[in-house]
Amino acid sequence: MKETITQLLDTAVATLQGAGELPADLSPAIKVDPTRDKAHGDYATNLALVLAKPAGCKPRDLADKLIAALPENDAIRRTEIAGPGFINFFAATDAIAGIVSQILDAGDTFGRSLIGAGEKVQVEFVSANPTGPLHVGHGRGAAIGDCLCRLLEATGFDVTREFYYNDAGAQINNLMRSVQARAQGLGPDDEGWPEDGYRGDYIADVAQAYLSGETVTADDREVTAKADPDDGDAIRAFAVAYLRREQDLDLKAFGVEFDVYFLESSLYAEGRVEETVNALVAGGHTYEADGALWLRTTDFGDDKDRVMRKSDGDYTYFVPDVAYHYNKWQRGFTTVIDEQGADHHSTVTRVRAGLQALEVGIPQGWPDYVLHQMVLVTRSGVEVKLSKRAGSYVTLRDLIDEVGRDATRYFLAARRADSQLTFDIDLARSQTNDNPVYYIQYAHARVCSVLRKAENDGLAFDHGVAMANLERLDAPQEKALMNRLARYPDSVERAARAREPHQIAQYLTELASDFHTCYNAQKVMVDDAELRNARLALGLATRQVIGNGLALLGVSAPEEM
RNA sequence: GCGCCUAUAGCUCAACCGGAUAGAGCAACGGCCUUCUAAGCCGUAGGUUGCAGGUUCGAGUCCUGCUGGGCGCGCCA
Repeated sequence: MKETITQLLDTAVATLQGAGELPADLSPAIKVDPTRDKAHGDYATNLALVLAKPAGCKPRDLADKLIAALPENDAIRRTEIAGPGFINFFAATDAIAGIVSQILDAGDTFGRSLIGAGEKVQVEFVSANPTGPLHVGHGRGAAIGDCLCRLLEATGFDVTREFYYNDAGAQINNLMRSVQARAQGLGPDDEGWPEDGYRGDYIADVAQAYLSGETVTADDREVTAKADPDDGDAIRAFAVAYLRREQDLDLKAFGVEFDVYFLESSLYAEGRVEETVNALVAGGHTYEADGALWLRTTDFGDDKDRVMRKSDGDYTYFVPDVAYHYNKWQRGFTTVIDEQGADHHSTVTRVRAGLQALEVGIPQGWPDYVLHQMVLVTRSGVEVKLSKRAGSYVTLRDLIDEVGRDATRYFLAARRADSQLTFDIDLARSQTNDNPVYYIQYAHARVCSVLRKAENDGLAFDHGVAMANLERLDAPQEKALMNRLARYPDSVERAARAREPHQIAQYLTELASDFHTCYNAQKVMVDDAELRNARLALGLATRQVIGNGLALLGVSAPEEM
């Protein structure tokens, strides 16, 4: 429908150009939008407003000429000029209803597109170090990152989900010492407890499992405990595997799985850190000062230069970061998206600067970032601190157990990443029935219920009858619903381009609202078989689109509630 | 002090590359179940889109300044 109108306008512009009414060298991007207000018809364009200046005439006069030049088309019932010069299009009912058969034909593929053209895209998200259970912030990253991946897959990209973590640095040594202390029977407040040790109870669980010789299997590794409390290397390997397994279980329970687990240690083992340092030095962007090696990141927009190699000889985290991203580039990912908490936003400039300093042809502004703002967790009106070291933070597991997977995912993915999020646990638990996700799921379950009833009444859906009578769907609520359904592919594309999964949640809420309105206004199971089948078709189409959309969010579409 | 993000209804949030009368949910008020699931619908009320300028046919959206909030500013990650 939208394409039809765009085409008609395109023809009209060409006609006016031929007649000398419009400059011939003009090739305007014709924008046709669904209207927000039914009084404005089904679609509208601002074309006359945009072209008024180059055409040298008043917008409304130009709109007149454009309409006069529009080719005849059965899909358009009538047009009108409104406001400053908008052209409103009122579509014929059967033209609107055509979307129903399109959806039923396309099924699960409705809304999918090929704009990604198979391009390799990597999305790195969560990337929590294996020093403790995942917290709510990781949950938000997991929800946004995974939904983003689903969106990119739906728009034709070849997506790799990647999880990067440090399995060998100072933090891991701290983890090892903490587990060792627990294995020796020490508590966080006892003498001999390591400074800045991880105080959480889970450390005791790790120690216990280690001492009992347990074997743990994470997605990317399997380790059997040596049970020797003096073997630091064995403890370290076991603790990492144990916590990785715990994170994997939480992520699975959240509906998130990764294709690649990338270890920071591998960058050292494979000489990639050395290689990166050498390349940076060779590039001439480094210098030595105060016994350290610096990178002149200020050449690339950073506000101060950064130390690469400390005076003690160790590299700062920033070097493996650059090496890692260089490796992503070498693996052929033309588009890389890093989803991470905004508290790490300073790495953005730094990593990009490091990549530019390599001078290996990586574009400026590569990679892309999606940064989510902090999640504030409250319980009983009191903020719960997110510090791992304090050991008292709300885990993703807590939320899944208390709130449920669907609601947690929806809650964390339904808002713009840019906005801060207060996750009130009491509210999330007590308001379970008020959560918008149930509003959407309920619409899905309601359609299913009607279809079941049709089946039970021996009045099963007849596709042929339905398709022959789609023009019977002419109630205003039905038209609104169909127009909404028609917008779904655009919504998916727009959300994918903007990297904003929350737009899908928004769309689904509006779609569910249109459906509920329709459901209350028009009874489906009427005696008139032609009308009934047409309405059943509309129900099927609605169910399909809600299901497709919820799948993008990783939220289930229940058949009954 | 500098950098990034942010400010929209009482609360939580939307608003499609700048479009027409800024929309939902919760909370409030009034209606709707002998009819397909009332986890729903319909209606009422609720706004100087933080403030002040600017850009233009048109600004919540873009630009500048200011104010409030979050995050970051280490030879930590």
